[in-house]
Amino acid sequence: MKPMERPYYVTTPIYYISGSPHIGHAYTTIVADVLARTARTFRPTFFLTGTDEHGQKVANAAAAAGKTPQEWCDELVPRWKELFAAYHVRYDDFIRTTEPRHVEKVRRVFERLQMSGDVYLGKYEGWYCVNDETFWLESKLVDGRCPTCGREVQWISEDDWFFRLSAYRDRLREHFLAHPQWVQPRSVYNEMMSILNEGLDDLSISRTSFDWGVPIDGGGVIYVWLDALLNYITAIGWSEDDARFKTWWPAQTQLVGKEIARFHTIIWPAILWALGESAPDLVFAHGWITVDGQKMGKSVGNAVDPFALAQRFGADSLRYFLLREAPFGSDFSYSEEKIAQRHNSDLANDLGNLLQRTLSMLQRYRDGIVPDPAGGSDAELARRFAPLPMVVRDRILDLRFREALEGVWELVTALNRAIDERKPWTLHKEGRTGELNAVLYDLCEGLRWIAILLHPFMPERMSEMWQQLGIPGEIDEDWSSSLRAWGGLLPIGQTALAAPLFPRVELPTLA
RNA sequence: GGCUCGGUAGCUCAGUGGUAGAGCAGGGGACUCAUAAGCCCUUGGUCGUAGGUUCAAGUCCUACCCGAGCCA
Repeated sequence: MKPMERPYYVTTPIYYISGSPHIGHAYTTIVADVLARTARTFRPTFFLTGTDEHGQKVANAAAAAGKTPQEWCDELVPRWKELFAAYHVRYDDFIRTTEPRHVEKVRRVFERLQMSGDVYLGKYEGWYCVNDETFWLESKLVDGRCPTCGREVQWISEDDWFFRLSAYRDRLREHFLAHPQWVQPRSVYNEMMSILNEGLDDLSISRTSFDWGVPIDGGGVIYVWLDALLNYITAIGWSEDDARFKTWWPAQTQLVGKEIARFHTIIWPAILWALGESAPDLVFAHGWITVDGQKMGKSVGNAVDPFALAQRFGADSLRYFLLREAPFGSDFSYSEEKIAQRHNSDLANDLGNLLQRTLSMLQRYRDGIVPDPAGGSDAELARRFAPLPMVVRDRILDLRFREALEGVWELVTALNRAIDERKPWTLHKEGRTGELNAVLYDLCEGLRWIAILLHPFMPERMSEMWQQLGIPGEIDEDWSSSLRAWGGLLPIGQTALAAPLFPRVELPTLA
């Protein structure tokens, strides 16, 4: 098992609310939720998400809708919270960059950077993409447009504050070399390293052409990216509650999409160092959900409504799909057909049907009561899966979700096989009560393990399974007690046949 | 233009120089507790292309092709 010396702090990027959320936004948050739920099984855990609400793009969107930026944000934030609720995400805090607790600390950061000499006043001239809130060199533009989103860029010429990013280049390089695992996956690490090798320029961190942002004394607002990055420390009491801050920082895991890796692995640690704080242990840049090879996004017009999707397949089914389909980190292509296939083969056929056939036999042969194995439990099963909880936990915290799930599925398969090999219907017919009880007990015990192990992935469905197994209370999330040994399930639980856990869905017809 | 990552069975992917793998899909079989699910068996790959190093290359080197991405 991983050392558990420190509490676990995991973050998602805060989401830029220029429009409604899509499934891509849910993805990162679900991943963080699985990490947090797993970490909570053995140590104090804090899971932060939130919304990034400043910047010209938000101001423009609000203006276009005839609202003030604050009104616009206040109306949209509930959509994000509804999204996360719909996908059973249990965060510990949701920070909004417009909240006073954030704004006041961002101002404090700026003051400290001024005092330390890490910022200076200079003139910024260059191209700026409002959509991406990013500065571009003319040489990078494509036909005079933003190379990332293809929109028009605007020429900016103003007196801005600059952060001495260039001064941190050597320290960044040393940090990267000393901690080759701190940025993952490897491909992103390499790219960031090559940026560092090319050299860094100072970063403009203020804007004067609009006022929707954290104000700077003397005029202007703070660049939205600096504002946004700081949420990770403002939410946990930086400069305000030192004990609390030190409990959680540095974060073990900061999840980001690969498009914002540079902000999180170059600018972010430099800012932290300028403030005298440590860089996070790990920044993991995950891949994108693609449709027909294109990144899913609102601007591309291929975004999928996450609420409709949860309705159709079930939120937990989607959670499972997102974490099982591709190795975490790489892009993966989305299609309803793939979701349906995963759902049917893994969840409905393998797992759901295993539960159903178990409960059915229990009902038929034992009036639904979990029998006492009376020492006849399968020792080989117990021996083989004893290490499973630690294996699953390690793989999850290593962000190898797919491998973690494959590990659990070995147990699912073993139980299905056990039914076919030990043939409870024959045992019943021949009156071999002891053997029958032992098999039925093992099945229930195995299912209990599965419910606990899969709970971080599918919290709602596994709670339902827990109830169907007739186990009182909520799922025991302390794995060290609940999964200490095979045989933890108390006999006499009253089970009941219920609706299938994962009803099969129709495959979309292929054109 | 420079750089990074990927190109392995129909699909999604594992594969640390030493006889090509898994899951799903497809085909066959025995069973019946079950969501016609599960279980057993099985078809299927000149490992992007061309060279090279090596006793031995999916694995190392070079070039190229295709895809995705990065370059304040």
